Amino acid sequence: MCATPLIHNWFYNTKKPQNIPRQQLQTLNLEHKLNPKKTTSFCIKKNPLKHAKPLIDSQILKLTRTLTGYVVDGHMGYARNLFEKMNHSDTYIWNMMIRGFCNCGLFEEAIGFYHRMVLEGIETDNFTYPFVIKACAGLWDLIEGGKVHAKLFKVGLDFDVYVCNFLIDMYIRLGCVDCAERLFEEMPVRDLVSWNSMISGYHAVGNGLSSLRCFREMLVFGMRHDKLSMISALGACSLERFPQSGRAIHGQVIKSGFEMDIMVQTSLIDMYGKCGEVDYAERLFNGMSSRNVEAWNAMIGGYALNSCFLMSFSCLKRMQDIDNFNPDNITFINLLPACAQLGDGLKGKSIHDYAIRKGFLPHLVFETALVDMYGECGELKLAERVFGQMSGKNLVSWNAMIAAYVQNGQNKEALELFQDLLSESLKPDPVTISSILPAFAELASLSEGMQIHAYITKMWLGPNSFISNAMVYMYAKCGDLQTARRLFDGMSGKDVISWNTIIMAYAIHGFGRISIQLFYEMIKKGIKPNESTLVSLLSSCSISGMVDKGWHYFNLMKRDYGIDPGIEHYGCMLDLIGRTQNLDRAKHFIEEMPLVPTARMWGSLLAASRKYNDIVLAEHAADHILSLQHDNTGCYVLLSNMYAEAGRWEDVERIKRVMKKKGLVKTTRCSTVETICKTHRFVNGDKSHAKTNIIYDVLDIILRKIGEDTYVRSITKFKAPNLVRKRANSTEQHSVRLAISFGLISISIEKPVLVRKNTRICEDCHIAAKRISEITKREIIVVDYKVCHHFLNGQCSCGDYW
DNA sequence: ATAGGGTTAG
Repeated sequence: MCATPLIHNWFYNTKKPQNIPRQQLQTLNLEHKLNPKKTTSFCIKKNPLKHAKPLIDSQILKLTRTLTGYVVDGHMGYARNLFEKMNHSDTYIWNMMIRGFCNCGLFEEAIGFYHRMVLEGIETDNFTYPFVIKACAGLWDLIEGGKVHAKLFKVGLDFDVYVCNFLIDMYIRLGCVDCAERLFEEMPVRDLVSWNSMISGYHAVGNGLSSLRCFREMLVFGMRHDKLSMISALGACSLERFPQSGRAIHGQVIKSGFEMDIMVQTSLIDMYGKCGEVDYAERLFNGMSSRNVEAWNAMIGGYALNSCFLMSFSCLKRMQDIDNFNPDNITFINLLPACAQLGDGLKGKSIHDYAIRKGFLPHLVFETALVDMYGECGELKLAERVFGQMSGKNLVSWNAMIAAYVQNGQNKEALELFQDLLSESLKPDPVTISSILPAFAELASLSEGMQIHAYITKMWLGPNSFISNAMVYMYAKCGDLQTARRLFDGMSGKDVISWNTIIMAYAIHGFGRISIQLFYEMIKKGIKPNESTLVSLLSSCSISGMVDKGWHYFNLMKRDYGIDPGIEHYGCMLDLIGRTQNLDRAKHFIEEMPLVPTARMWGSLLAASRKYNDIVLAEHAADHILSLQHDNTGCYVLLSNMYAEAGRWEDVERIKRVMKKKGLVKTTRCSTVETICKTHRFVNGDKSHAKTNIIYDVLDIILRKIGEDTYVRSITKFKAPNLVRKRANSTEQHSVRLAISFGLISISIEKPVLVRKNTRICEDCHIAAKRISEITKREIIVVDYKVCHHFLNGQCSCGDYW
């Protein structure tokens, strides 16, 4: 009599009778777990307690019923009062209390009651642990959860199917998928819920492949799919973008008669939407006899994801008009990316305002989506504000803010935020890394780049093409083309972006021929060039001064590669025309091109005007830039320098006033140089370095050797005589020269002197650097923010145009 | 008299 109920708990405790053949347990090698000895010992220990209980009289029964009522209604205050008045020896009322606390989210109380229960020697049973485990999951307390799990072995509930299913749920919620997996595999008996928990668990942690494997495997174990298995598996198909598997499950849905189930229909719409088959999703959606908010949300999300942004908004309107449904936070979370893609910050802002009015905020996912949207719409201040006000942030929120900074060119802020992230308890993931690497590429010194590389290697992320590509670019931008190439050559899965990156890497270093070579190599490997490939290629032609080749590829890109020239390609061509000194042609090109020129293109014209000292054209270009970007500091500075060189001091003062009024601050020019494990930073005229005296001595010797005076006269022919002296003085102590001087005496002779500059190198310093490379027989690499100058034997790889 | 599995963000 005693053994039966225990074995029932231990082994057969499921809703439906189990029909797992013993043979299958053997194949799982779990035979030993069914050792009957254990059952007996458990019986003997537990049985006397059962008989020791006092009889339940009608009084107690009534109170217990009242207590249950309180718990069900969530009145835990009343329940607790009543509980304290009652006799506490009954497991049932303890279970009731723990359940009640759990359901109200009072997990600490639930755990507290469990501890008290154990302390008072009350017997725990198979109903106690599910709630306790749920409370551990709710508290994110893996340590307590582990203790409870260990306790289960002691009380002989370690194979209880219900309890185990709760454990699986807990381990997955706490991110310990391995524990869930191990537990699942060691369960002698699994029911439908066990399988479904694993399928949905894998889905929840983003492992669609394992989810689908589990979905297939359960059939092998004689377990049939129910609608929840199918819903989770459809989610896995969405995750992995597997339309074929999704369609197969759709067929199964129809065969098993679930196609009218609204939850299944919603999952199908979601799956087709995510797999890029929005037409299927739409057809299913239109065929639904009734729809709930989730279904509308899935459809809205499907439209947004498939670039049908306007459809997603009209779907929102239909949802309100036809079904009279109010959008919920998920509706808007789905719509925000549509605003972002449309670049419609106003629409995004109105959603934000509405969410505040309706009390949707604070909401972690919503706020993260807002940060993302504002970032993509160029509303960086608003993104910052939302992020700053978020009370709880997760890694995704941090990633969104970092990406927002990087997308809007605020690399310094991105790097600072990344540092903050590292000092929090959060660990960066592949998304963080691929977002932050471009900021390293723009700002980091090579040794800093190497540090982040080492850090990423230590993270053991496995092969990730996003990260590898970003790393190749980073090395190239930090001046180390060899390492960039080595990483590229070592990549196993080179995609089109990898090729674009390496072509661009050689482009910015001025090795146009190699870029073109790589372009043909890529085509030979069967990789189809895209828009960005042509941008890399045309940039390379422009930077290396291969004018004819540039026109050749520009004219043939449509015919040979099926790519329409976009704004970026026109930009490359404008650069290319600019360097031929034909400013009229450049002006005509920008005026006659079929696309609306961007501020960057006018910037390219401005740079050309500066190079060839055409102040009228420069003013024309600057007008256009400032009408598009009224806060473009670089534009003001460049114009002001041109006025200064022409001796137009009133105009210089005028610009200074405008900049002050707008609160624009000129970037402090600085150069950094790498020694073995240190980055040395210099500003113009810097005297703060520990070796300042030696640096200036070296600089003196070098300048005397290269005959500085000769060329200063040659390039300052338009200037007033008193200015010649002033300017000559100031360029002599430009940060680049200080960095080069220090590099020459601190870097071993066989290595190049690698200098990174945060602005473009000036004409004087460029000439000086060429001469220095000649007289010292050293290779000097100066990376400015656009190209890398390789100075060797008196020549520069940029061909003197930058 | 007490228990579990679905849709949302990069």
